[in-house]
Amino acid sequence: MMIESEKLVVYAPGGSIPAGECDSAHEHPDMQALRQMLPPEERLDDLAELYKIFGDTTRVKILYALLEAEMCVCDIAALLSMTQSAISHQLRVLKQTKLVKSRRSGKTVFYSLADEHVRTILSMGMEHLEEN
Amino acid sequence: MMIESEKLVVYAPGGSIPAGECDSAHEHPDMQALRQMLPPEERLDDLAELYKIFGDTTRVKILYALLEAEMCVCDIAALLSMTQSAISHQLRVLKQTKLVKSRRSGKTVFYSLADEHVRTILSMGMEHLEEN
DNA sequence: ATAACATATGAAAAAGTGTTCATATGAAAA
DNA sequence: TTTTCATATGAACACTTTTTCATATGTTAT
Repeated sequence: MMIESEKLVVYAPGGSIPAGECDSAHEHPDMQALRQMLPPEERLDDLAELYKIFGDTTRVKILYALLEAEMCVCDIAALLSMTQSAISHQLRVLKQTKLVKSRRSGKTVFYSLADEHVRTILSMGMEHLEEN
Repeated sequence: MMIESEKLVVYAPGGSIPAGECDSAHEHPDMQALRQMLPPEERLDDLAELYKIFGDTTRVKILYALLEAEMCVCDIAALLSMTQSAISHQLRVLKQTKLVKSRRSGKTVFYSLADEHVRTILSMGMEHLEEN
């Protein structure tokens, strides 16, 4: 039976992270090294948040429409056969995440893509789909 | 007052789509043309589904780990300090969507990226974050 | 001012997603 | 064969997200 002291591991000075591999017999990657190669957790969270925005049909449709032309809210709603309110809510999300921008002209508000990066990201995804 | 017949529109043969723009006074994009430029709805749904997969912290972390090395389930669980079950569930999602593949060696199952496309998609996202 | 209209927004309903827990499966070792 | 271990999976629960509905805001025309 294993005694308690055998479980102890001397950590790096400053108090660091346990090796954290499972105790299976096979070869494990160097966990310590691996942890250092990974981007910081917060960065990965941000990345997931970004993709989450693209991960909704309504938003993807809006973005694709805006690839072609600047449009007002009611035109987008008509195009997608959805309510003005639903579209407006999603446009707010897209604006908050800096994927679209808006300009007001009288009563109407026109939306357009904030930058060309959106096009690239959408294309990447489409390419992946086509190669499958 | 507008009479009923004025509302009628002659649609293309086969029964097609209403112009569907809002009745605001400003210029509208050519809705008919726009609809034809957009990818079919099903394709956009698939695209959103793909991004949805990347839109979760756990899955993004798993993918980033697998960029560096093939790993077994328990190592990933240890690396992310999550339960084996949670990781296994997510690996199933990633496998179903063809983003990772697995090979069995005795009791352990090793997971790795299905193709290099994953790397590209993740990089695109990261680039966008950095430029903001 | 008041009416008309495009858009925005809060709250609740409706739908969907991720983790946990308990347990099943599959493979090797005893 | 029985035990042990790594992984998989179904169901329940907690948590998010999206849409709807009612209504507010902001702008123009009357």
